[in-house]
Parts: sequence; C-alpha cells; structure tokens
Amino acid sequence: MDASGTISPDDELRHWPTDEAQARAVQDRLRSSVRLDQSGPEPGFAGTVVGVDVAYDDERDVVAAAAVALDARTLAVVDEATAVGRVSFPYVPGLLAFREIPTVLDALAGLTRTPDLVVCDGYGLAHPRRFGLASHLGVLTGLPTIGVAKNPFTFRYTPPGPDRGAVSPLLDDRPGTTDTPGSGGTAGGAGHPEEVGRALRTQTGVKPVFVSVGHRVDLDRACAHTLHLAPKYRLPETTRAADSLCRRALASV
DNA sequence: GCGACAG
DNA sequence: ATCTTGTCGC
Repeated sequence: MDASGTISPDDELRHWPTDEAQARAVQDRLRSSVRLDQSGPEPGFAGTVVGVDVAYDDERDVVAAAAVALDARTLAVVDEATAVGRVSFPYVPGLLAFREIPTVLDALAGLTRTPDLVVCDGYGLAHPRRFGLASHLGVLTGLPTIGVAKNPFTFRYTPPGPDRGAVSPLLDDRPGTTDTPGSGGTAGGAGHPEEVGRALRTQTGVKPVFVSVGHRVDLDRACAHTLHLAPKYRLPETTRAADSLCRRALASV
C-alpha cells in the first residue's frame, strides 16, 4: 500500500502466498483497506456492471476467467474478455480469492473500459475474516465490488419471504472473529449476531442468493443491484454471462 | 475425533 | 468447482 492508501496489484501478485498461513496473513493485512463508507453507484446508473467468473480443469492445471460488461440499465452485453492461466492455489474454504484472482485480474485488464461495478461469484464481507473474494478484488483494483454467492457458507439465515425481492439478514453467530465496531470487542461474549450480508430472493418461490458487500458499495445498493440484474433467473445476468463465457474459454484451450 | 466447508 | 440422464416447458 502506498502513501495514498492504494494497494498495488502487481506487488500483491509478485508476493502471492504459497500456503494457507501466508494467505490468511495477506487477508489480515489487506482487510483494513476495504472501504465500507461509500454507498456506490445508484441502481440504474449510466455505466457498466461487470460480472467475473472462473472455470477449472484441475487435470491439466488450467484455469479460465471471464469478465463480461453489461449496460447497467438495459443489461445488454457491451464488452467481454477472457484470460487463461495456471491454477495458483488449491481450493480451501475461506481462501477462494487466492485461487481465482490472478486470472480474473488478467480478464479485467482485457476490457475496453473501466467497470463501474464488479459482481463476483462468492463473498465479500461474509467471510470468516471479513475479507472474501469480492473484498479482495475490490482492494486490488480500487473498483466498487459486491459478492453474490449461491450458498450461505457457514452463516445462518432465516429464509426470506416467498416473493421476489424479499430479504433476510445473513448472520455470523461467532463473535470475536473480527474487531468490528459495535460487536463488543474481542472477548468471546454473547453479543448480538453480526449481519454480514443478506439472503435475497431474486425469483418468487426459488432459493435465495446470498449478497454481501465487497468494496465501496453499501449492502442496500448491493442488494438493489443484484435484484435488478436478475429480472428472469435466480442468478444475476452478469454471473450467468461470465459463467458461460469462462466455460467456453476453458473448452477452447 | 467429527462435521461443516464461497468456488 | 466438476462429474452426469433424462425430463418438463416455452
């Protein structure tokens, strides 16, 4: 991090961790760079929302990433890019970012214009150390990011109402994991469960998705964007487009 | 020791 | 994430 508080993605990539202990140390070091004090772009803003996703071929040790830019208002695809690389880290719950980010950064670099918002597959704040994939990608790029996951991980939630748009809090029952203002310090006392994200029903009668803040976006807007991006299916169109593209990219390698 | 475990 | 058949519906 330089004097202005910016993280250098190149420096981070040069010092990419090789084991779990190093990776956790990186998360603890970068966590303080996350900006949670900005509300982020308004839903329906004039700009692009970019979806990123990754596909793997562990047999050949190959990973393919895709970045697809949609018009934030019409959801039309306006730009896309892919990148291929070697798997840089094994899958470990809580350390997903180290497996996905290097190739995702390459894909993002292939876009013609700078994204106004990036939607990640996975979590941001909803993470054991409050620094999931979306937080990590946000800090390394400086871009507003959110995380939309398909599973609640270890967090607890009460199912939201049956209608599209219904939400319920995603809660961390284990206090003392992080020093969050209002969580009552580090003593493992019985404090109120911390809301780390939200379960959001994007389609009536369909299992919810799990939204959390990444970087420079608040939770209300993260949910509003997610709902706007999912007018027809459970998952945001950004995620669907990026998922489709990275699979095609992997298959053509 | 056993279960749970984003993608 | 990935492995996989058939099936229901627009």
